[in-house]
Amino acid sequence: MTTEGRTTRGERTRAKLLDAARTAFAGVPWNRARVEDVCRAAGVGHGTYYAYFANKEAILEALVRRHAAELYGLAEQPWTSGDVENDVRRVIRGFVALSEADRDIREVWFAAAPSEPALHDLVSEVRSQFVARVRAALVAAGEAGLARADLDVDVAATALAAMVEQTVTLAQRGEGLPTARLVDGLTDLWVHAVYRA
Amino acid sequence: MTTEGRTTRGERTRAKLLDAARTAFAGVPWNRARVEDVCRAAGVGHGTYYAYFANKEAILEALVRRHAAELYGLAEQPWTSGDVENDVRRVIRGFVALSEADRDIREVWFAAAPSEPALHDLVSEVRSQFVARVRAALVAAGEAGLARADLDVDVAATALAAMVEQTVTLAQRGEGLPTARLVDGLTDLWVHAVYRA
Amino acid sequence: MTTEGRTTRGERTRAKLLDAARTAFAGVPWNRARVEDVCRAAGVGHGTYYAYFANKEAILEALVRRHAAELYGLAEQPWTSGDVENDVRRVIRGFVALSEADRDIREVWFAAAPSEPALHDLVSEVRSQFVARVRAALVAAGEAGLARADLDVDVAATALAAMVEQTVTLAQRGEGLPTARLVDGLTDLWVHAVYRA
Amino acid sequence: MTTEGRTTRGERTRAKLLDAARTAFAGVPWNRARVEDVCRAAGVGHGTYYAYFANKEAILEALVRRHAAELYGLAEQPWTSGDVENDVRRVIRGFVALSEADRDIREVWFAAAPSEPALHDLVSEVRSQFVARVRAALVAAGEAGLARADLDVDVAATALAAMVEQTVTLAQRGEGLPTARLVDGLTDLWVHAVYRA
DNA sequence: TATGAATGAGGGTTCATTCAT
DNA sequence: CATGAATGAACCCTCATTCAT
Repeated sequence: MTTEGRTTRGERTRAKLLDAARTAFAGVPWNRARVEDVCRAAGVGHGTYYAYFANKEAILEALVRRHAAELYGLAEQPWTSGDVENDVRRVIRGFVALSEADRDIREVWFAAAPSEPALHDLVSEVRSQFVARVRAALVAAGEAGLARADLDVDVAATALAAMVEQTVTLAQRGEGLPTARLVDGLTDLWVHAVYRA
Repeated sequence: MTTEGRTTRGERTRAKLLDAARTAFAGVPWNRARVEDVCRAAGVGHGTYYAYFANKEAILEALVRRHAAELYGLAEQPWTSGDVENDVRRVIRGFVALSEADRDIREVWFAAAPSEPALHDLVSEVRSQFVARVRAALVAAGEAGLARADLDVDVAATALAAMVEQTVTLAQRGEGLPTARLVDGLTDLWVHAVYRA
Repeated sequence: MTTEGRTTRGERTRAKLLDAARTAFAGVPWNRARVEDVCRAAGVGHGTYYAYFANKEAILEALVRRHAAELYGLAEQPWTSGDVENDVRRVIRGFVALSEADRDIREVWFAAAPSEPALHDLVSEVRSQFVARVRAALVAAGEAGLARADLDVDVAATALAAMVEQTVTLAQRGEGLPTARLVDGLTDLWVHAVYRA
Repeated sequence: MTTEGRTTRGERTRAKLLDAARTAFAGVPWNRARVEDVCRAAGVGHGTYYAYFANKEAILEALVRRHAAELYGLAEQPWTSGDVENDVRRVIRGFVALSEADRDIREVWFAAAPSEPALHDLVSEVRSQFVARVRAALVAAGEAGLARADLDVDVAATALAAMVEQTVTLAQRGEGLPTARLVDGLTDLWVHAVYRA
């Protein structure tokens, strides 16, 4: 008959596991990530894990779904305020922020995707969503006379999304430029690449 | 006891293994690729493999090094002919062609990189090389008054290389646009992104 | 805080568990039968089980003991009324009826017996009891001049009991003839096998 | 370039494993039988097992198939020589001998059957085969005027086969009479049960 | 009395690598 | 050079049982 906060015991354990997984998986190639490490990090018995997650990949999927939901949220914001440069900057900044916050999860996500269909599909879905939104914005800009008339919107949407994703991914892996410098630079390239002078 | 041909028996076995690895690894997540499958595909005993390659990743590394050497070759071509658009298009087209030819190898390469330091380093080296060459070209173009004066060449080099790499990678994985349409579109974006109107 | 009925709350919970076990175990190989399933079927918490039964096999043992008691009851009835054929038929019919009523329990009983000494011993005891009673009846019949003089009563008692048990067991498993046809046929064989023409 | 007997190295290892399994499984409830024990008994590494058998039950299935083949052989012998008693005795004696030789295997076979469909099916097949042969013999005897006219051949075939199987099984488990005494006794019961006086 | 969260021993299976032939 | 049999470390997962509430 305890009142112990708002969450039940089970919910707290689940949360502990999710937190532990985040750190236990960080920087570790997916095939070397051990369920046991997650449990040790969570201070939880080995079997407890399987009361909450069906298998090794389930916990990663849970983490990834959270992050993917945030990316969806970002993609679904209104993209066009009239000031195209600011629109682009806002989305890129948002993407950098979300990626930064979950950089460790993103890394494992991509590493595990080739062998885990569920994770692979999530990658595709999120990418498609972004590409679709970029494309829509470009079409709208074209109709408003803001984009270059000769633009191939399909290629442009795909390529710009790819540019931002890959640049940010490498940056957060420490293999590119620090993310701080990226937002303005990427915005600048994006704007000049597609909008009228 | 024939000596015919220019290649020794060992050289031919090694070649058979390399060929077999290429197909045996294709489309298979790195952790599920099995040395035995390579040997079976090569029509060679399981133990024979270790007479030619020290371990599982060595054969992939050998395949990757070939491909990386070609990428190096592409990066080291002269980039500036005066006609910037054609220069850019030529490099992009070259990159698409090389990637297409070794698409199966590239896929495993990236999949294995997180867990195999040697492969990871190769990725970094090739990327750095490309970024450096792009950056040099942008600096030259800037000095020649062809590039936008306000350009952040570091970000631009990183981002444009990332754009091309990621777009082509996704295309060859069947998750983006067909590569045929990419060369012109990417060139167009690149040129407008960095060069004066 | 109702006290209605003659049974205490604990007694009712115990009964619920026994009922649930019967159905939860039915048709499931003993090593795949799970305590949790019994509890779920009983609508009772997982931990509650161990307030009533010491371990997984205890509940099966309880079910089996009930059934075994009925079998004992059957064995202990008077076997000899003078009309040997009717005596035999009555016992076989009784055995078929008891087996039919608890067919699911019998199945698990035999499946679990090899790994659970308590259950194994119960099987032996019941079998011995039947064999002993059959033997006694044969001896009596012999003394009355009803049985064949050259009969090996030990083998006969063992074998006839085995015949009935195995035939009925297979029938109820759906792997033999339907039980309906068995009583008369088994009686006929039994009678001709041991009694004078 | 060794000549080492007639069997290859692999065949010998496989044989060692089969032998080891026979003893390692003997008297052990199926769910407690360990692959590792088999390997230790065979003096073979843990992984070697899986080069020869796909999983734990495969090796038992192999042992059982051998035994089942012998039982088939017995069932398929000619059953009718004219001297019915001798025919019956010969088959029962054969069955006792085969069962005796593989008593350990039979025990595990039956114990594992409920949870291993392949083994279960084998049990059914062998039983059906025997029942069918017995039935055919009874029909033939009926036509020759040797069997009782009022016999229910379906029940008789099922029940006599069951009688022999179960009596022998219990005997070899040490829970009945020694097998030595059984052959004559069972033959006697069988003959009187179905044949004319 | 009832609960369900937590436990952890235990076992089957895979596959890169070695080595005797 | 070539072979393929042998190895064993490593890891995921199940489930009977305990215990704090």
